[in-house]
Amino acid sequence: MSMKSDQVANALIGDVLNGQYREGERLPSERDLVSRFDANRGAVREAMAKLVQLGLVEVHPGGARVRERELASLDVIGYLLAQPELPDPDLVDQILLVMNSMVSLAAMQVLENANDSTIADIRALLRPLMRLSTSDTEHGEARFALMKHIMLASKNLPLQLIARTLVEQFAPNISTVADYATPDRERYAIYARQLDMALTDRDMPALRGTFDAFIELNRETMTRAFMLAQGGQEAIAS
Amino acid sequence: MSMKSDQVANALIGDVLNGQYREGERLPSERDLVSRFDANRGAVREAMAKLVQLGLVEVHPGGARVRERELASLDVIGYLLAQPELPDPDLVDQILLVMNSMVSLAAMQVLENANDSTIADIRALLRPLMRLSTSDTEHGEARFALMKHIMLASKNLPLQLIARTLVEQFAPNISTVADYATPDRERYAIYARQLDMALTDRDMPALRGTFDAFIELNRETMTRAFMLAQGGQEAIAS
DNA sequence: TGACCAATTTGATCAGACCAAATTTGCAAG
DNA sequence: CTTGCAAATTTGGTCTGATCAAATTGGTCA
Repeated sequence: MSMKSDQVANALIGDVLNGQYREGERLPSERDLVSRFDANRGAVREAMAKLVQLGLVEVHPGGARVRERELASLDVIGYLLAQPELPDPDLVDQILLVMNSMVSLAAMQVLENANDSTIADIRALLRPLMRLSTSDTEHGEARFALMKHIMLASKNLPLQLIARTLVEQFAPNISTVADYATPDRERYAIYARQLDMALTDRDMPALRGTFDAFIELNRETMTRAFMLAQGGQEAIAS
Repeated sequence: MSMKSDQVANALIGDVLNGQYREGERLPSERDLVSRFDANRGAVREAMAKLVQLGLVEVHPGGARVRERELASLDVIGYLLAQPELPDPDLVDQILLVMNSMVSLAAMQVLENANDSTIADIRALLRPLMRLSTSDTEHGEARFALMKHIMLASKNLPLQLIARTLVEQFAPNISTVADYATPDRERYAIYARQLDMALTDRDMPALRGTFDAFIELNRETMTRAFMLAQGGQEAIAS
């Protein structure tokens, strides 16, 4: 059971994100919200403070108004994903693109000043992806572990914060999707081997090209899984 | 004059970020903070709620503890930048790298499905950068306008949120730095012309390569300005 | 109609209280 | 002296009710 202020906050966030209160429109007064949610004023104020921190509303003496969505914090992505039954496919694709971009940058930062043990670690993580016999879930975990390792090794704090935020807000919604992931093991194995060779040779251009192809394949896998999940969802609904 | 809860929050954020309270350590109780800051408990609670939302601390009945920095929200970057006299150069470079990565992605998304008017808009924004006679500030504004336009045109919400967060949190600290920016007009002009040609020809590979070179030049300009600003700062201090 | 002033609404802050969960303390048993 | 456990204390979560300054609203008067 979550805190009362969180319940109020989540309800208000949902209302704002669903367009119950349009941009520039005034929200009900704190005292009105008290009666609506049957909470005390402190809880309502803490909830409003959360909305403010998320950049969804601005509040000054006289009233609170809805801000334009583009001025929000990255953290609202999670609430946007959580809103409908299944997330907006466009938003999912946008997130996947951004995440790929982040991983690619992280990889370049890691590999530019990598020592032997760093290379060895990454090669070890590539090994499961070279085999064709891994199960779907094992394959997914191996991909995830590789990405995560590269992110952490990048030592780039803003990048890590962005990636973690997106992944964390993606994860709850992705559990439904994960079951539908059908990785193209053949292509993964080819890329993994190419990456392995490029790593031993320290061939930066080849690494860059192959890695970008690799994460693009990741995106394809995720997009396909998402579409399948959506189809399955609709089939259940009907 | 900001709100009391914000004053308390900022003080606590500073303490946590400066390592006054180490990771995993307990913060003073709300009632202690009340006496320390001479504020009402409600204000202290709203401040703590803000720290929680920033991912800096976690709080449950019994006490509040400092979380590891990697679990924070992207929004803490602003506070990290604001902490010392001049921001940490490594952090600045990391941010510039991430922003370049975002802009590059945005550009590709814009150009992949661009119509004639989109192309024309971007070409118009390139024109000031082709001239060698613009002042430093005008040149800076032209670069900024181009980047901003590409970001907005990308229609990628997560990307926009990340970019705006970083830019906004960068801006206050960058005002000092901006005066030291000495753009290499010749190189900018060359790249601008190459981009202009690639745009008219719709030559995607050329666009990608030239644009990446362009934003890398941006990063160089900013990095140099930052180093100069730091030198100037130290000269003043001594 | 339009400008100005008073009444009302609203957010900001404050004081004090109660509850349940977590922590700390203290005592008793081994 | 250590160990376990229960009582006492601390702490966060919630609630009530009140005051103040700024903003909004509504009516009045020119």
